[in-house]
Amino acid sequence: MDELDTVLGKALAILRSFTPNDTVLPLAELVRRTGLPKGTVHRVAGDLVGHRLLDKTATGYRLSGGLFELGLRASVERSLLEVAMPFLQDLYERTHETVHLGVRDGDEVVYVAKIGGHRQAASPSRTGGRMPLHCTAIGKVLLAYAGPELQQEVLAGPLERRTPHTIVAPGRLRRQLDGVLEKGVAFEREESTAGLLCVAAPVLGTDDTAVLAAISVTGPVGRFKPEPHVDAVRAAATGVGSTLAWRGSLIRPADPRAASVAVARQGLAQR
Amino acid sequence: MDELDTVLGKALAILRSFTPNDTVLPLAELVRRTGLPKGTVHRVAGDLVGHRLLDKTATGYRLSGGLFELGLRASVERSLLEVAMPFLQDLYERTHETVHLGVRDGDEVVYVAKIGGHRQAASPSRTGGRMPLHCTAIGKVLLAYAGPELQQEVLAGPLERRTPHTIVAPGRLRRQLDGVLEKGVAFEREESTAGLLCVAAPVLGTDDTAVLAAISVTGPVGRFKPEPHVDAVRAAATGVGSTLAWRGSLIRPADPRAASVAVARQGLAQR
DNA sequence: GTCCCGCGTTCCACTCACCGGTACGCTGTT
DNA sequence: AACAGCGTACCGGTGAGTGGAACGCGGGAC
Repeated sequence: MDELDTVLGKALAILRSFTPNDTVLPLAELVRRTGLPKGTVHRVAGDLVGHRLLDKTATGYRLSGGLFELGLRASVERSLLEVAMPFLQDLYERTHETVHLGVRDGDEVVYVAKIGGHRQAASPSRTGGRMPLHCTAIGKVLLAYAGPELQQEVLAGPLERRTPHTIVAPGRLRRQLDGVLEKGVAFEREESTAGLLCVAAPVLGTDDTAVLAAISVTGPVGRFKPEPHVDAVRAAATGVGSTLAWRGSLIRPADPRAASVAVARQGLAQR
Repeated sequence: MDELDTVLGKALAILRSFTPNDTVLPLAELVRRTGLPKGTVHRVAGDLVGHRLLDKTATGYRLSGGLFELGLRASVERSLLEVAMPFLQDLYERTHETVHLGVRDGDEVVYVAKIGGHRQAASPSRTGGRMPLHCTAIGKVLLAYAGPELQQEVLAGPLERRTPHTIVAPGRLRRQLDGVLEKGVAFEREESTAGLLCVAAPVLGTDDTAVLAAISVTGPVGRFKPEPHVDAVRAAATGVGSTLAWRGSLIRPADPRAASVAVARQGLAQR
């Protein structure tokens, strides 16, 4: 649980009450989710409206455009996004299937971008949304390259079954991860969502072996075969990686535990 | 200035110290920009790190991925983005020039999406960034459809000169705005940035005449002519508009008392 | 019609979270 | 060596923030 005995903690508890599926939440619902007293929520939410983080509608509160704007200033995902966009674009144009860009946060994938046309397969992923590592192509790439300690943690923890095809046997997952490192791509066959196939490749930094992100192409069973797109996905991913390196902007994904270290040299470059 | 005598105000002052161009800001810089005492900034920034809104690096603080994620939950721009993306995609594929999606906030444009390939013209716009209304194609569309009272406000206020071609004469701008309403498109010829041309069309709600957003195509003088793309831009914009309307009326509540969905649409209109 | 429940709002006296001046240690520069 | 600017740590006073209680309202049950 978060610290609810500080103003900031309460404010964030309220903001984080909104899941990606919520649009408008009434005051009472916020009270329920946060566990805070009614009066408090009323006041703090009012303050948040004043600060342009919430909008007040006839039926409740919703996260406002001010928050959207602020979020897009986050330097890491922003620069990643800006550099990657042309490559994602190319990839989409070559495949005409849904293209994802994702980074790792803890033991989940966070989707930084999702682009697709009118015919895109119905996938549960959303920009800014999350998925487990073990059952998505992007997740498996990020996990494979993340290093052994995280792998062990994930392999040890229970592997949630999402579909009949989800890999829940640690041994089998481990073998797949080895294969991913070897080939530089990961596949997913209806492991997170029935009817969806996926290929993903890692965006690697040059100086170290850390994965910065991963790129994938997703399509529906039937018309879509992952294998033919391996080269395209890999090309896009390495393209992003080398462009990032070339720009000199060293990106370090936010990691709750091992945060804060590596970014040292970048500071002066921007100025 | 914001209210700096409340915790929340201070926290937001710190977060908003980051402009779209900043990546990492040292503590001292935050102190300078916010005008808050050093000790206070240190403490509040520390709290923000604890709440995953800031990352602490070797050289200072930066906005974290948690904030990015939170911002993408903002319902209005999120649903706009999701609905619009396929249309923007089409538009890009037809033109192979930079495509923008923008909404109005006060007297400025906020860019919700920007997609482009490797050849994109160097434009100052960024996703989540802002621009004045009077000197961009998107801005002129939004202003033209925004209603007379806002127009007067903008026409009265000083029209900042950005380039030699910026329209700073209120009369001339007003005439252009009338033309925009008449034709349903706006042009920009090096008015915000030297060397850039632009066409934009409005995304209109069906039930009322409110503008929800605007879409544009941008290219460099020389290879790019705005006129041939008028139809494509207009088609994309109306496509987004009617999809929004259609979705708004068709989405049915998943749970019994979810009146919230009905309001999502109204919410969009409100902006 | 009446009752009643749940919602959003307002009020107010207590108190603890927040405040910010002060001081310290460090690192480069003059 | 003296200095200037930075990040960090401490700590007593106090007012911003607290949350329980009470109110008005609308709508569903009966």
